[in-house]
Amino acid sequence: EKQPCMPTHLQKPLIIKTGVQFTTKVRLLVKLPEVDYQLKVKTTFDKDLPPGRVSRQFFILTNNTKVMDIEDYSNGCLSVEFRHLLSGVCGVVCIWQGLLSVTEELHSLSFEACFTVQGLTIDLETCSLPLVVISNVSQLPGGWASVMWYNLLTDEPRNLAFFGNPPRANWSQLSEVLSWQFSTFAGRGLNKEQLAMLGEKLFGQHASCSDYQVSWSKFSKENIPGKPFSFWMWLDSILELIKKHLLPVWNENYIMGFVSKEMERALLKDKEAGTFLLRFSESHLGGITFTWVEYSENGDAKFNSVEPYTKNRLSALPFADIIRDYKVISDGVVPENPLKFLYPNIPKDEAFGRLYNSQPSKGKRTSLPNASTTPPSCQSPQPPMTPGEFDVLCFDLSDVSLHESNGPN
Amino acid sequence: EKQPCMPTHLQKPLIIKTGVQFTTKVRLLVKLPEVDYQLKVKTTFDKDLPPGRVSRQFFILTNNTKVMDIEDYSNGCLSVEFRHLLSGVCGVVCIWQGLLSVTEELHSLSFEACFTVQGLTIDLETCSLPLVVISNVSQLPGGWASVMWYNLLTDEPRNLAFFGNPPRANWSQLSEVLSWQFSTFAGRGLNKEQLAMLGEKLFGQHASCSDYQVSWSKFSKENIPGKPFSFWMWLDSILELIKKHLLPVWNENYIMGFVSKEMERALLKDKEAGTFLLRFSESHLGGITFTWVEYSENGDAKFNSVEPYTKNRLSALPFADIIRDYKVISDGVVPENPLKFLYPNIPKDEAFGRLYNSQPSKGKRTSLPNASTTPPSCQSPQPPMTPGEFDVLCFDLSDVSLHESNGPN
DNA sequence: ACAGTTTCCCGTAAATGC
DNA sequence: TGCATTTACGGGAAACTG
Repeated sequence: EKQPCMPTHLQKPLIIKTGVQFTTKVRLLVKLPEVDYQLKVKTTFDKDLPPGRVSRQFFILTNNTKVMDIEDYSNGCLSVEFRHLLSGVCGVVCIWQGLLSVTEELHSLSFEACFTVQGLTIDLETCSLPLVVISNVSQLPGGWASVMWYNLLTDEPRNLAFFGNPPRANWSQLSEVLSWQFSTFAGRGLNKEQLAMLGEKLFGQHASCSDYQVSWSKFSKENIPGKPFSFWMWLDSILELIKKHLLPVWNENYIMGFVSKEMERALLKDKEAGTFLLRFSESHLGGITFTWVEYSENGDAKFNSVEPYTKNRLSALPFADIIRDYKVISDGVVPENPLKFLYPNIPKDEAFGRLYNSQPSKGKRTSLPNASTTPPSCQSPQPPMTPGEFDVLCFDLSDVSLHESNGPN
Repeated sequence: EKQPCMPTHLQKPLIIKTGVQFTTKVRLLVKLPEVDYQLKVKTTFDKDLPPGRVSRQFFILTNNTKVMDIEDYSNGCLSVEFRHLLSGVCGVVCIWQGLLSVTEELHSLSFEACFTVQGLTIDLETCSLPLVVISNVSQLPGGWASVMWYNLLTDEPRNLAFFGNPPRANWSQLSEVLSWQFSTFAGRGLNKEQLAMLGEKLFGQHASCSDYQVSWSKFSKENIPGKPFSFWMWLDSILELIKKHLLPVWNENYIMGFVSKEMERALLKDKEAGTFLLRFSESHLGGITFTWVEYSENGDAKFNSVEPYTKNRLSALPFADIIRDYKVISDGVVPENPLKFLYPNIPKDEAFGRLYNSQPSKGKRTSLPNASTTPPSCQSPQPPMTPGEFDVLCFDLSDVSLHESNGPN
C-alpha cells in the first residue's frame, strides 16, 4: 500500500557537497483539523538505484529518521526538517565509469513517510529531483553546468541517466539561460551584443544564427581549441570574478566583456584618443583587462592593453580605483592616465566617479603603486547567491524541500 | 606490576588541533634477538586527570589500540604508530575555569603497552609531555606562547598545572628564545639592536637591563598599553608576515624592524636624502612600512612613511618590487622613487637588486600602479616550519614520539 | 605518468556559549 | 552584552587511485 507520489511542481536538481551540512524539509500538505496524528519520515540516499548504475555510493551520516512533533505543526501543514551530512565514497563498479564525470552522475534522496491518524496508517513515499554530489568546491562549476543542462533540456522529474546521452541545446535557449545566470548572480544579464560575442566564441563567425545547436560536450566538457578549459569553465570564471570584484562596474554595464581582440580594434579605431573598453581575458580564467587607443604622429591607431587583472590583484585594489589610478610612466616624463573615455565616448570620471572607493592618488604627495587606499570593500548589492547556492525545491510527499543550510560560496 | 616509565630525553609540549589528524609513535627500545614477542599499545587522552582539573574533555576518534606486527620491526626496535583525530569539547566544570584560557590548559596522551615475550607479559606505561589543544588555527599563536613559556621555565616533564601560577622569565633568557623563533622559522635570528628594541617595547626605556623579568601575563595575555593585542601576538604576527612574504629581505638583514618612530628619526636625521629603513607596524598586526628622510630648502629634515603593507597587499606584489617601483607622484611633476639608500647608506639597487622578482616598471612604456609584474612567488628557502609545526618528542615506553601527520601551516 | 577525484587543513566568517 | 571559543566551509594544495 505504498503510494509513490510524484513531485508536483518541479524546479531543478541541486548540488550537494560531501562533508557539508544540508537540510531537507518534508511537508504534508493535507490539512487536517485533528491533532492526534503522527508523521514519521525516513530519508535515504540513492535508495533504490539498481546496483551498478552509479559509480559512487554515499551515506547520510546523521540521523535519517524523524518523528514530527505537534509543535512542528506550523504554516498550516505538517513538516519535518532534517539536517544531514553526506559521507564520502565507497567505490562501486559502474557501467558508466570512465564515461561520465562525477558532476554528470545524478543521485536522489528518497523520503518514506508513515502518517498515522486515528488508528489509520498511510505510507507515503517521494523522492527529490536529481542531485549532483561533489567533494570539493572546485567541482561546483561542473556541477552547475549539469544543473543548467538538465533544467534546460528535460522536464522529466527524475531521469538519472540524463547524462548518458544528453541532448543538444539550441543557442537561442542556451543564451537565455546564460544571460539568466548573470542577471541572477551578478545583478545584470547579458545584452544582445554580449550574447552574440559568446555565440561567436562557440560557433565561430556564424554567431548570429540563433538556431545553432550546442552539444553538452562542447558546452562544458571539451576544451576551447587551444585553451586548457571549456567554454563554461571560462564563462563561469568570469561570473565568479564579477560576483567578487566587479559588481558595481558590471551593473553599470561598463564591461563590454566578451569582445574578441579583432573586434576590439575595429571598435576602437577612429575613436578619440584615450578611448578604452573593458574585456575579459580569453586566455586565462577569471581575468579582466582594458584596451585603449592612441594615435601616432602620422595618425596610425595604436592599441594598448594591460595584463589581465585577476582576483588576487583585484582584492588588493578595486577595479574602479585601478582605472582611476592607472598611469603610464616613461622615464623623465610626467605620468599620465591614458584612459580618457569609456567606449564609445563617456568621460572616464563621469562613468566611474561614483564607483571610486578610496582617496584618489593625486594629492599633493601621493605614491604609487600602492597609495594609501582603503582595503577593498566589495560589498555585494544583493545577497550572495551563486551557482552553488542550493535552491529550494518543492514537491509533494506532499511537499519536500531541500536547501543547504549554508550557501557554499 | 605496571611500570610507569618517565621520559628520558625531554623536548617540549606540543599543540594539537581538534579535527586534524596527528600521529603518535611508540617505540620499545629494548633490543631482543627473539622474534616470538608481541607488543600491544593503547592510547588514551587525558587518562588519569583528576575530574574537575580540566575544563574541556576530548576524545580520540580513531582506533586507539594497536598490535605490532613482526614486519613493524624496523630500525632495530619495536614501534607502533597511531593516526588519531581528536574530537570536540564535552564541557567539564573546572576549578581553573575563567582563570585559564584554552591555550593555557595542558593535556596529555597516555600509552599503555603490553609486551609479551616467551610467555612472559610485561605491562608498561608512559605518557606524553604536556599538550595544548586548540580548535582553530587562530589559537595557534596563543598555544605557541604556552609552549615557549613552558620550555623556558620548567624542566618538569608533566606539570599540567604550570599555568596556574606561571613563573616570570628573565629578559636575557626570553630574548634568546625569541631570537631562536626567528632563526628557526624565518632563517635569521634577531640581532642585539633588534632585541634591545623589543626589550624597550616591554620595559620602556630601561631596555638594556638584561636581568629584567617578564611576567607571563605581560608577555602574552595583557594588551600592550593602547593597543588591542599583546606583545607576543604582535611579534608573532610579524613572524608570520616574514615567513610568508618577506623571507628574502629578512634573511639579507635589511629589515631593522622593531625601531620606534622616535628612534627612527634619530637614525635617519643627517643621513643622505633618500635614506630609508624598513620597520614593522606598531599599531597594526602584521604590517611593514618604510620611512625615508628628505631635506627642505632650509635644511630641515622631513620624514615620510607609507601606510603599512599587510599580507593582502604583499601577496599582490612582493616587497622588493614594491620598493623598486615605489614612486611619489605630484601633479605635473616627473615621478620619482624617493628611496635611494637603505640605512645606513647602501644604494637601493645594490641591496635589493637580486631580490626583484618581476620586470622592473621602467621600460619604455610601463604602467603603475599595477605594471605587468609576475604574481608573487614567495618561495621559502627552507621547509615551511612554523610555531604550529609539531615537533617530535621522544621518550621511553621505552620511546614514544609524537608528530603531526601534516604541518599545520 | 597522469588526470580526475578526494582528502586535508588553513584562514575567514559566523555561530555558539559563558 | 561582549568576549572567548567553537563550528562551518571555501579554497588551494597534496594525496590518492585507478
